[in-house]
Amino acid sequence: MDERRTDTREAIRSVALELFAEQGYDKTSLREISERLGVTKAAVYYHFKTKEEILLSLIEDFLAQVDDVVDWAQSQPATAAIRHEVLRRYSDLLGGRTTQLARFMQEGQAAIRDLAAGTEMRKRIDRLVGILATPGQPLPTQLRARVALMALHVGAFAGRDIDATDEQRRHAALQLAQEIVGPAS
Amino acid sequence: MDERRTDTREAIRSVALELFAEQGYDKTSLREISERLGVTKAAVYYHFKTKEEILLSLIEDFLAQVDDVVDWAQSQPATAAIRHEVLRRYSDLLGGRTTQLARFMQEGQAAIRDLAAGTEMRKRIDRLVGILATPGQPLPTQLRARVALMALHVGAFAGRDIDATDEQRRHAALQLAQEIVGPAS
Amino acid sequence: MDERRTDTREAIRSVALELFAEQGYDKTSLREISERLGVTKAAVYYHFKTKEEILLSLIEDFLAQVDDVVDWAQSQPATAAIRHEVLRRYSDLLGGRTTQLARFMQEGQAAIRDLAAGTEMRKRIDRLVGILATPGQPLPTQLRARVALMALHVGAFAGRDIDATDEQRRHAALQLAQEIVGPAS
Amino acid sequence: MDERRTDTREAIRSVALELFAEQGYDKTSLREISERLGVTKAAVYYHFKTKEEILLSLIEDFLAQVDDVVDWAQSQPATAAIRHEVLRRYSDLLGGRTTQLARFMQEGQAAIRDLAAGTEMRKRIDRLVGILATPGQPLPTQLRARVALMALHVGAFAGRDIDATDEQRRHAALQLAQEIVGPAS
DNA sequence: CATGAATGAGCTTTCATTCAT
DNA sequence: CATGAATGAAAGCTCATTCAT
Repeated sequence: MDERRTDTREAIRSVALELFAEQGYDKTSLREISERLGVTKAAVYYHFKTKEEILLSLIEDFLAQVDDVVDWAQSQPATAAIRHEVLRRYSDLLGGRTTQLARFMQEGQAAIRDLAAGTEMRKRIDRLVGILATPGQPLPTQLRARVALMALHVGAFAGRDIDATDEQRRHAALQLAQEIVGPAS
Repeated sequence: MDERRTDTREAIRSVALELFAEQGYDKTSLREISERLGVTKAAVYYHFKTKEEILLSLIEDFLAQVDDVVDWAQSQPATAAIRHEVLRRYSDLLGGRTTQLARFMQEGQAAIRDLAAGTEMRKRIDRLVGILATPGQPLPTQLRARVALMALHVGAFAGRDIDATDEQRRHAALQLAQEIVGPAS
Repeated sequence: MDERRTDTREAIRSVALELFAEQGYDKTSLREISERLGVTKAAVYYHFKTKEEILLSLIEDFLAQVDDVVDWAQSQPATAAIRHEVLRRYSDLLGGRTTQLARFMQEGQAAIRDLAAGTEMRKRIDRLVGILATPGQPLPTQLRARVALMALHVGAFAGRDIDATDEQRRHAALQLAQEIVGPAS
Repeated sequence: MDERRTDTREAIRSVALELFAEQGYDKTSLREISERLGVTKAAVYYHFKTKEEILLSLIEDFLAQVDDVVDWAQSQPATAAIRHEVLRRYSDLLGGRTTQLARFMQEGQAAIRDLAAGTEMRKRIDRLVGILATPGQPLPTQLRARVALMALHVGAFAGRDIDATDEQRRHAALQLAQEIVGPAS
């Protein structure tokens, strides 16, 4: 019943995610976060040592899920079917809880670039790319891996002007991404 | 003879582009721009009314070229071959003078979103998308249009970790983009 | 048997002294003190009402010892020999447990000036000076009293760059201080 | 007539010196400095890049004068008479424009220790000490050099409770300092 | 054309302190 | 005895922008 304990910390994360997604990391000030929460800035600093730590704490959730996908893939044979399944799982990720997060990571890369969070994110995406196309493979294959992921991103949050539900868009994007990395046969 | 007139203005644009591309629009201050130029901030303000105006002036170059591509396309029949040619022309654009600009527009979308420059940019990209897939067409086609453009972007500046020249990457990206929007036949 | 009572209080005093000596009173935060102790800030506040009270509690030790020296001196005739003995006793003080404390009082006078602790300290030093030179005596004598004390301070903690042991330095300083206040004869 | 040019910069230095001397470097905020000046904080930052730079700019004046004394001494034979003259010149310095500065450097050593300004200051004082006692000389001589300088400091600003004019105090302190380093003969 | 000087608003962060539990 | 949570005030600093000269 007494769930107050972690209430504020979670509330901060929640509000921060909302604002980061809305306006970007840079443009979101701690004043904004704390005001929308009805607490003081100092209260936020009680729960997180720095602004970046909020971001990190947010990102880690998503990154852990990406790691899961990659880890699973590495325990499987490197077949086309597995690659398709990787895309499907990553697509699911983008549609889940972390949608907003993923979006603002995509859109606000510049703002995050130098932060630890940015480095970490790039590392994980690289791992993911590495599953779809190992470093030794030819240029077109490399490119296809990256573009396939981009396709999923477009489906998840860059194509909202298209007249379709989120579901439909994500599904269509998955199809396309799978086609891009090559036939499953 | 008197080419002094635009000298400083051009220098500002040049330095600003460099810095915007390097660090993003937000993170580049007027102090930085003017210092790297050896001028005072006030001097910059003599040439541009606001910081955003510098960005706008930079973007307009690129946008005009995009408009040219779209205008040309609209004067042609809406065939697959034309769509391929549109992609080729846009790819050329990305490889030209405006590469840096295009990159930072891609990476720093969040920073620009609310600015007039951001609105303008989105409008033009929408026009371009409209050439590759008219609004009435089915979801997959819509998606393919957007992803094809993304592929070109990836080829131009997001795939620099791939072991290949810029030229090769852009060429491969064009091939892929054309494949994505559908066969030329 | 139950010595727990003062355990924490003593630990706080000990850590605080260490940090005050290292970084000065101002630059030492309660967070630092409590963290190095593995306790919460609130725990510190249970034992001391304010930060200054920690300082005061620390200083009182030293000040009491100074008082002892002065009290003893006042019960003796005002001879040169007594003055030399006073210097010897004060020198011993500086070499004892309270060295660190004395040092940071010397170096951080500005930080403490307005605090009650600062006032108190100045009062005691004034008493000490009063033993070495009564207010009525001529300027040079007054000065000698103050400089003699300074000499002891230099010997105790300001001359650590000299190649000698603490012992040797303090001994030499005592000799010099005694010479400064005048011959024992 | 138009002396406005450097007016503000000088005013900042002047007010800062006053406040630093009064309350110490740490306890003086930029808000205080700017408010007492009737300008905004940002105006101060226009003239000095950081708070420390104000301090540095203040200290350099004094340090340059100390250097002059040392440089002169090094061009002379290392006699007792020269050492006495060095003390006299340094005493004059302490009585001049820079009195306040010297005082707060003495009192606030802790606050400055880690700053570049602190390092610089210690370097110069060390040079001065080196004139009065070369590193190879025995412990008592080393000590006498340091204590002699301290005596001058006491005369300049730590003995204001003595009933005498600044002049008289400084003069008496010089006599004492010269006696401490040894006879001129 | 350009500068020197200044402003107002905002930022992230730290601190001593309080209090219910 | 001690903690977790929070606060109010302040700090140093940066930025886009303005304007008289």
